[in-house]
Amino acid sequence: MKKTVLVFGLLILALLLLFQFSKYTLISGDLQIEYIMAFVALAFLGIGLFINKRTQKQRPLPNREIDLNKVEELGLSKREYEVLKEVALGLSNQEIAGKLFVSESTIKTHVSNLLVKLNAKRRTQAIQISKNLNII
Amino acid sequence: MKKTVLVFGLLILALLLLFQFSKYTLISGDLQIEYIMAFVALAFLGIGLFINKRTQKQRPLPNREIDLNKVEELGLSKREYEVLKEVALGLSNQEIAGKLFVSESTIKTHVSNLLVKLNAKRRTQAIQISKNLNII
DNA sequence: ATCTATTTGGTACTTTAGTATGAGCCTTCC
DNA sequence: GGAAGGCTCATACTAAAGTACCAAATAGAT
Repeated sequence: MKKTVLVFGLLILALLLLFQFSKYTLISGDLQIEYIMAFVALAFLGIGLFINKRTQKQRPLPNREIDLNKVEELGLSKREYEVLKEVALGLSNQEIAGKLFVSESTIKTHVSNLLVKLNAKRRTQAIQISKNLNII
Repeated sequence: MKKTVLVFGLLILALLLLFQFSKYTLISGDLQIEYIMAFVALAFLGIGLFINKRTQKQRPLPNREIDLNKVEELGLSKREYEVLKEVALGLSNQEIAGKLFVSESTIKTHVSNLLVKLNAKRRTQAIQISKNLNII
């Protein structure tokens, strides 16, 4: 938003400067009108392309954003959510335990709890549900 | 590629026409140089933005299309692939068996085979791998 | 400071998942 | 008409996953 305003401000400024410049050069007759025209055309073509790239960079998010609000709504604790993400990566309880430096029993407890909160019967179903809710 | 050449060809043509136009108007003195300049600037700004949008439209393909070729490459049979999709939906072997009207033993065999072909240790990992390969 | 929710962990148990092996039945492809 | 691959199913087993119940330490909020 602020960037857009800034860019357009600079554009207007550039336009005004170009007008002044063209006047002076026309009066003094140093430059031919064709060159000035070509310069202006290329400059604004470049500006157009530049704005294009800017807006392109801001785009790559339209797909899916993780909805952390829904995580709270579900009552998932921080640790449970962490375990859920590992489950979704395809890790076993044992592997998750090793990764998070806790025992397998702990992971089992977490998984069991998050299954209830997600209303899932299996971890594979939990993955599917989580994807539909955009929380992973 | 061809479109790019076409666009630039048209650009050059437009430039030449503008030059001719500016010469005539200058000679005849009908229009002031500032207006012509402003017109050229806006026109090329628009062209720049237009090119931008064109290239943007060509981008939205990185979304995700199911790559059936990769399914063949992996050597997954029709039935195995079918089972894989059900697994990814979070169903148990028993549920899949009921859905496809075969015994649970059959599903176990299919799952076991597809795990080998996908180089996965668990069905959850198979899901993850399949998503990365864009086959589900 | 007290209370609540979280995190951790254990035991004991049931249920799924996954492996190994063998076998019968089809279809397709030389 | 074999050979090969795919689909089906079974048994027997091992390995995970999941449930139930309990309990202690911790952190955060009131």
